[in-house]
Formats: sequence, structure tokens, C-alpha cells
Amino acid sequence: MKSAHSKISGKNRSVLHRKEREKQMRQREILGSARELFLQKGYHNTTLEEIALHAEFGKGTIYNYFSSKEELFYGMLDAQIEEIHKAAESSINPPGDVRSKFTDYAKRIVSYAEVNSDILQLVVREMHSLNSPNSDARLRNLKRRYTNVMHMLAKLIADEIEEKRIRKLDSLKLATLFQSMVQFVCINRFGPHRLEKVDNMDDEVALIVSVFFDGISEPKPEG
Amino acid sequence: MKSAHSKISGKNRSVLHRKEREKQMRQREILGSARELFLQKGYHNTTLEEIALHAEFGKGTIYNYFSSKEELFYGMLDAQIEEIHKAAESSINPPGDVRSKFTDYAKRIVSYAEVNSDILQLVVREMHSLNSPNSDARLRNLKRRYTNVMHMLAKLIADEIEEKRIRKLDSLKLATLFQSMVQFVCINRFGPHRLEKVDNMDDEVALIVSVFFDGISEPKPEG
Amino acid sequence: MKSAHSKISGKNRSVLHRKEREKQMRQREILGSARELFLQKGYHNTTLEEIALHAEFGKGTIYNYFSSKEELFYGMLDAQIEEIHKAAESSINPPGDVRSKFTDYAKRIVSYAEVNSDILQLVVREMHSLNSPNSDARLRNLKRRYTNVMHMLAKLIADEIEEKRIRKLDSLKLATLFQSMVQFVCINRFGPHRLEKVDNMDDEVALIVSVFFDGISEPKPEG
Amino acid sequence: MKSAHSKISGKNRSVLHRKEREKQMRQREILGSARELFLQKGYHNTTLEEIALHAEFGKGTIYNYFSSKEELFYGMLDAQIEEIHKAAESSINPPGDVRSKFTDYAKRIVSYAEVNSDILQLVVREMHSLNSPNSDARLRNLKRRYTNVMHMLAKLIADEIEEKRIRKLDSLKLATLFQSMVQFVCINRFGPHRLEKVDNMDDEVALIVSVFFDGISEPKPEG
DNA sequence: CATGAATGAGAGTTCATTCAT
DNA sequence: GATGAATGAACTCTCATTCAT
Repeated sequence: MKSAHSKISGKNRSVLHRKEREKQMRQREILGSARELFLQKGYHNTTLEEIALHAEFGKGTIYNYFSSKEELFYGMLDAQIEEIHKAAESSINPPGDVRSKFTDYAKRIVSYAEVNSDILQLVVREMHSLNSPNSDARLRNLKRRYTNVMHMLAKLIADEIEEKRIRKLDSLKLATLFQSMVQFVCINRFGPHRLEKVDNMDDEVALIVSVFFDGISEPKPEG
Repeated sequence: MKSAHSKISGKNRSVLHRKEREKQMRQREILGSARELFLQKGYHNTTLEEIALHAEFGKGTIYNYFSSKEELFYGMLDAQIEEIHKAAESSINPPGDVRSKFTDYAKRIVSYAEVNSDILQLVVREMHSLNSPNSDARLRNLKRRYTNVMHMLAKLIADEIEEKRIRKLDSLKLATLFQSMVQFVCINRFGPHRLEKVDNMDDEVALIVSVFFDGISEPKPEG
Repeated sequence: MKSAHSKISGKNRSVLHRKEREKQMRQREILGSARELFLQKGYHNTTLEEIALHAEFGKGTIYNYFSSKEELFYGMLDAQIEEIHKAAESSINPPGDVRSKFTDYAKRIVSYAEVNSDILQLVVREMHSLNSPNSDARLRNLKRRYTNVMHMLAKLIADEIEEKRIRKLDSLKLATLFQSMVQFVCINRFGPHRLEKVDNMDDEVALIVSVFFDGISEPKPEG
Repeated sequence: MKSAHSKISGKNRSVLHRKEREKQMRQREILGSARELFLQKGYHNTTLEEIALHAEFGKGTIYNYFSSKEELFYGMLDAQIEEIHKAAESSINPPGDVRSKFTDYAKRIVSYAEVNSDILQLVVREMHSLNSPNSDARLRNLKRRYTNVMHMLAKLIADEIEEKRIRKLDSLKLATLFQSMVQFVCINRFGPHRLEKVDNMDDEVALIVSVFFDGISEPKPEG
């Protein structure tokens, strides 16, 4: 044996911790560079060399942290969905009425997209780009987590339906429709190919929430 | 002797016509194969050889019809947007109330997606995949045509606003939101990675239209 | 028997003749286009399609006259060397002194090059470009004919050596050196990449002849 | 431990040097293989794969040293002209009479060609083969450097004209004619298609020099 | 016999991945 | 563990040649 590797050596422990921490830090740096570039130019138009350069690492180093370009891509998606999940929880858990919760959630997602150049479009865009056999498991996992968020929103709606404050419709479908509108705004705001001029975010979110809850029709005059 | 050899004989003319028609047919076959494969596997994961094989042509033949893989891609998008445009016109022009027009439009788009494996997601997915200098012009053109459709929907809404049947909101934004929900359903129904089980199309469209016009809230009891 | 094919039918004979003549004409047209394009852009940068277009024939038609691109190339070289050969004969046979014969020959070659955009450089340039097994026989043949011309010049020199008007040197080598200078002028005058400004042809030829016969040294003052 | 790990340690420095040297060595190896094959078979008949194989590298490795096949070609020409330039300088600068300088220069060029399989014919042969837009700049540069050598020879002649030892003729033209003869000998000696049997080099050069300075004519008998 | 659409072998080039340092 | 030169599979695209019309 070359040297003691006992895990409880105080020195070793701290060394391991530091190393562990450094390793995680470097991983995050790589993920950050990957996200930025994948988003900017898409999965296939981004080379590992560019990512390495942007992250200020050697090309080979990336492979000490991710076993392939695809793994790196999924690693990045994982991290992003994690954040979306957190955003949803933060919006949904605090007390308040359902409208304000949806508004809050939409704002978080949109402003998260604003800050992070939006990962959602990437998910949509690139989900089909990958085709290795083992990617299916990863995709399933991603979708599961994404669906989780949808179910959190659906739960909010279901509760309101219970209370007869929302029409008796499929709550998961409604959540999904809401999400689709939010996503579209994200893509439209931050994607490279905007179809129309961008408005104040609060107004856009308010519009979505208003349409979602009240519809576009002029309220029938009572009587 | 079959016929006289006068150079402008009916036979010659019909031969030209046949050749012309055959050429167009073959182009359509190539476009069809391209659409199917691009959609299934994305732009970068589809090789020209695969497209050629699927269309039952030689690799080089494709280049007699499209000058590059990218041109083929845009050629296909062109054809698809053309069809979407036609679908929109057919739904919007006939007389009827606005709800039924939107319902009809959504159904056409969704069933078009059903039949054509949906090109919309491709547009979203792959718009970022291309980066040649001349592609910008083509992309701009595609977007312009897509925006056209949005304006057609927006016009319907604007007219209703005039008539005080729809709330005074930005009609183009509303059209875009409607489209986003329709698109989402398309992606969800026919994309390779469905998030939930698929329902009857009529019901899904009805749900969208209902949410869009009436909102999800339980109508306030009068009084 | 469908019809009489007797070779002595007057009608058939003239038809055959016409056909024969037409065939040769078409072959010459193709050769002309080939020469022009091969010379302008080199063997590999010229496509058969371009040659066919320039000759105003269909691509496939070329193959009725030449079995391959390479054969076409050799066919063209053949024709060109034939003309060089004729030029040499016309210069050498008429009576006159050797200087004027060489002058005449050089002028013919250079002006031939002027008119025909010079094939000599092509020979030099492209002789190495071809590598099919059967090309060696053709190359050998071309070289033999080229050497013929050199021997005609050498004979002129040899006769003069006999007469003690030219120093006793290897006549074939001298002929070759003369040719090398003439060729160089051709390449320099008409090639796409001239190294210096072009002078009057007569002067250039006179210079070559003067250098060749008298050398560049100032004649020793007689003592 | 071999040595301390100070970052500017001698070892590190030498490592960098070694790497630098190795890189240059490899580049030279590639250039050498390229020269040999381009010369043997011409630019278009030589594939990058062959060059890579001959240089005992992978195909992709070539692209770490040259950005394209064309760049590799020009890189090789550059290196060759550089050597021709050096040969000319070495012949011209040392003291001596002009005849011996030209003799020396010719011998250097011919024996350089002998050793290097002659690049000159390649220049002539392939200059027309390339047609990319940026190649014009490179070609201009090559020609400039080639012309430089011609001017060095011309200067020698001009000085002699001044001294009345050479006839008053265009010195640059004369230099070019001399070069053309030397080149022709090179092509004839080492090209794949020799027109005649090869003689002793010294004799060939002596012949050229003799013809160039004295002409072929029998000197007029004095008196 | 003329034609040109179809063909596919083969070219140059890219880039994820490996591995000696 | 970090590195980046080396690698070759796989890509897009070209073009001489064939052959049904």
C-alpha cells in the first residue's frame, strides 16, 4: 500500500472535502458554460472545444467531469429543471389566493428565463436532438421531474375546483395550458427570433393570468 | 409511324408537361421524406443519405433538386407553412361566429399535425440549428409568413373587440397565446415524448377554446 | 431484312458521307470547347458538364464521341500536337538560313499560342495530372510526336554543325533548350499569372534567337 | 522527485521548447510528404488521406497544422521557394565572375531539384489548379518571391552590361530565359516523363551556361 | 443518336473522444 | 487530475459515368 487512505484521518477528511468542493465548483463552471453556449447556438452547433475554452479548462478535463457531450447536456438540463422546480415550490407554498400564486409562478419562470437566457426553449428545441440508447432513461427522468411541476400546479387548480371557484375541468390539462402560454412568452421574449416587440413582463404575465382565469370574452352584463 | 414529327406536336408538348409534373412529384417525394426524418430525428441527426434512401433516390439526386441540405430543410419548412396558411384561411373566411372559427382553426392545425406529424415543433426546435449567413433571409421570410397567420387571427379578435364581444386587450398578443396553446397540444399529441396520455382531439380543442374565451374560473353567480 | 443496306446504294453512300462528316465536325466542336476550358481552368477544374454546355451538346453526347473525360483530354492534346507538328514543318522546309527558320518556328509557336491560348503550358501542366493505367500508352505516343518535332529542329542544327556554322554540341539538347525558351515565353505571355509585362512578340522572339545563336556576351573585340 | 515544481523551472522551459520543436518537426514531416506526393501525382490526384498515411499521421492531424488542403499546398510551395531563394543568394553573393555564379546557381537549382524531386515544375504545373478566392493573395506572394530571385540574377547581368561585358539587352528578360532553360533541364531530369536520356549534370549545366553566354554559333574566325 | 436525370464512389472536412505526458 | 495533439468515423457535397427515354 502506498499510503493510508483511511477516511477518518482528519487531514484527509478536510482534503477530501476541499477536493470534493472544488470538484463541484468546477462542475458548476462547466455546466454554466455549457448552458450558455448550448442555448446560444444549440446542441449540435456547440463544440466541446468551445465549452472548454469558455469554461477555461482543457478539452480533456471536461471528460473528468462528464463522460460525454450528451451527459454534459443532460447534466445541464438536470440543473435547470431543478431550479424550475424550486421556483414552482417557492411560488406555490406561501399562503395566498390561487391567482397570485399563478402570477407569481409565471413571473418567476419568465424572470428566471430572463436571467438564465431561458432553458425552456432549449428543452423543447433539443429534446429531439439526442438519440443515444441510454438517453431515453435520462429523458424519462427529465420529463418525470417536469411533470412533477405540472402536478404541483394542477394540485392548486384541483383544490380550487373542489371549492367551486374553478370550473370542473381536467386540472392537469389546465396546468399544462397555463405552462404553454408562459413558455411561449419566454421563448418570445428571449429567443433569438422574436415575432413581436417585447412588452413589460408584469403586463404580459397579467395578461396570461387574466386570459387563463377569465377568458377573453366581455363579461356578460348581468340581468 | 406513330405520328408526324412536327416539333410542336401534341406529343412533344405533353412530354414536356409530363416531365415537368414528374419533376415536381419527385421534389414532393423528397420533401416528404425530408419532413418525416427531420421531424423524427431533428436536422442534425438526419443525414442526406438517409433522406435519399427513404425517398428511394441516390444521394446525388437530392442535389438535383436542392442545392444543399439546408436548402432542402427550408424548402420543406416553406411547404409546411404554406399549408398552415391555407388551413388558417379556410377556417377564417367562411361565415360563422368567432368561437367556431377559432375552434375550426385549432382543429385544422391539430389534425394537420396529426396527419403531418406536426411541423410546428420542428420550426421551434430547429430554428436555432441553422447558422449559415444566407439562412437569415430564409428565416425572416418564414417568420413573416408565420406572423401573417397570427395577424389573420388577431384581425378576428380585433373585430370582436370593436363589437364589444371581447375584452379590450392586445389582439395580436391574444392570437399568439391561442396559438401557443394549440401548438402545445400538437407537440404533446404527436411529439416523440408525450407527457401525458392523449385525449380525443375535439375535446382538447374544445377545452382550449373554452379556456381562451371563458377562462377557467367558475362564472360568478348572478345576483 | 427490313431494308436494303447495300453499301453501294448511292443514297446510302452520300448519307454515310454526310453522317461521317457531321460526326467529325461535332468531334471538332467538342475538342475545341474542351481545349478552351481545359486551358482556362485546368483539367480537374473543368467538368464534363461545362464542356458539354460550351459545345452546346448534351452531357451524354460527349460519350458518343469520347469514351471518357481522359480520352477527350488526350484527343485534344493529339489535335494540338498535330498542329505544332505542322507549324514546325512549315517553318523548316522552305529554303532559308537556319536563323530565319528558327525565328519563323518560334513565331509560329508563339502566335499559335496567342491564337489558341497556348496548349504547351497545358501539356506541361497537365501531363502529370493523369494516372489511369491506359494513359501511359497515350502519353508515350504524345511524347513520341513531341520528340519528333524536337528532332526536326535538331536536324537543322546538326546540318549546320556539319557545315561548321554551329559549334559541335549535342544538337538534340540544343533544340530542346531553344524550345524551352520559346515555351517559357508562351507561358509568360498567355498564362494567367504573368511575371512581367508582355512585350512585342517579334522582339521577344528576336531576343531568344539572338541569345540562342550569339549568346549574351559582348563580342570580343577582334585583336 | 526529479525536480522542484517551480513553474518557471528549467524543465518546464525545456518542455516547452521540446514541444515547440516537435511541432515544427511534425509540420516539416507533413510538408515533406505533401511535396513528394503532390509532385508525384499532382495536386488533384493526391488525397489528404494519402498524405496523412505517408506522413504516418491520422487524417485529422493534418488539420491541426494546416487549415485546408490548399493551405498545405501553399505552405509547401512557400518552403520550397524559400530554399530556392537561399540557393540563389549563396551562389550570387560570393566573389567570382558572372559565369561561375550562373553556373553555380544552375547547379544548385538542378541538384536541389535532384534531391527534392524538383518543385519548380510543380509551380508551373499546379499554379493553374487552384481557384479559391484567397489563393490569389498567396499566389501573388509566391510570384513576388519568385520574381525576387529573377531580379537577383538580373542584377548580376545588369552589372556586367554596365561593364560592357554583356550585350545591352533587357537584363530581366535574360535572367528569365536562363531560368527557363534551367527549369527545363530540371523537369526533364526528374519529371516522371523524361523525353531523353539524362546526362551528367555538370555537363548539362555547362551547356546551358555556354549557350547562354556564347550562343551556339561557331565563333567567327578572326581576321 | 442525343439527352440529362440518376447514381454512388470518393473527396475534403469536422469534431467527440482518447491517451501519453 | 489537467491537458491538448492525435485520431478516424461520419458528414456534406461533387462529378464522371450510365442508361431509359
